[in-house]
Amino acid sequence: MERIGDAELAVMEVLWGEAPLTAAEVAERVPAERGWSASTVKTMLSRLSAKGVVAYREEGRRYLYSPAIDREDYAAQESGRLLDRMFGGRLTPLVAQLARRDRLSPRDIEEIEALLKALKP
Amino acid sequence: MERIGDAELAVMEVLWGEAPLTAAEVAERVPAERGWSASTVKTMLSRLSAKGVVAYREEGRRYLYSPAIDREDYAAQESGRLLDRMFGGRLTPLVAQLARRDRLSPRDIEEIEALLKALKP
DNA sequence: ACTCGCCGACTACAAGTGTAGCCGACGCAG
DNA sequence: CTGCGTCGGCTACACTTGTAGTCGGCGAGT
Repeated sequence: MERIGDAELAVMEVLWGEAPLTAAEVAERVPAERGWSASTVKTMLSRLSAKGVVAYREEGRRYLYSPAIDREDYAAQESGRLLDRMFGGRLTPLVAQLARRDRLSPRDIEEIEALLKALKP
Repeated sequence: MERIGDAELAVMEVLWGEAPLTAAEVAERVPAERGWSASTVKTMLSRLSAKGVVAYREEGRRYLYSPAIDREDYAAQESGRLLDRMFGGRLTPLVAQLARRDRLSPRDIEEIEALLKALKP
């Protein structure tokens, strides 16, 4: 249910890739393009804990952070939000949309067809 | 390229449905659940103009507002953003995601299959 | 010509987000 | 035992978003 900002998401991605990590380790792993200071990473981690999407365990005087939500769950939540916001909750118009915008390669089409076939009764 | 918030989007939806409209008309048409004051709608319209996603024409001493971007373009932009943020820019994992979460009805499956078939060379 | 109401402009303010500095405390190297 | 570096916590500040109030001016009715 919690909202995660773009910058915060970068931290989540690190933790989803590897956990538990100390704040310093997270900082090392955050994409360099961000050009973040160590402070920034620490703030992100605090806020994410406050939101309950990151958990930590104390190890000596450091914290070891881990994600408290699954990436899958978050992705599903965000997908649902977009669908509701823009497509009346239906997936078909979204696919149609992307098709019209050339975001669908022939390979995508094959894959999705296979996927759908597997889903049929 | 511009970011539109949730509340702002409600105004855009009104204008996408009917335009041009005066601020007062927009206010009338915004979903009542929002419980907005007239002021709020006026603020939204100013901000949306500042962002360049809404245009206006002066009519006497009132403004007639119209959307300056297509709903389609915006939907495509937001879809792309989600895909990039969560699914490596690929649609297949998104569909797989939604399938696993029961957001796909048999009817959706049929529709999308038909859609994809039409796209094939 | 005067007044009244409506209009956009401007102002306000709290919450959230991006970014970062400073500080007191704790532990390790001499 | 002492100093120094490291760690989380706290503070800061600008910008965005949601929500709304006030105000000066223009136009319509009398």
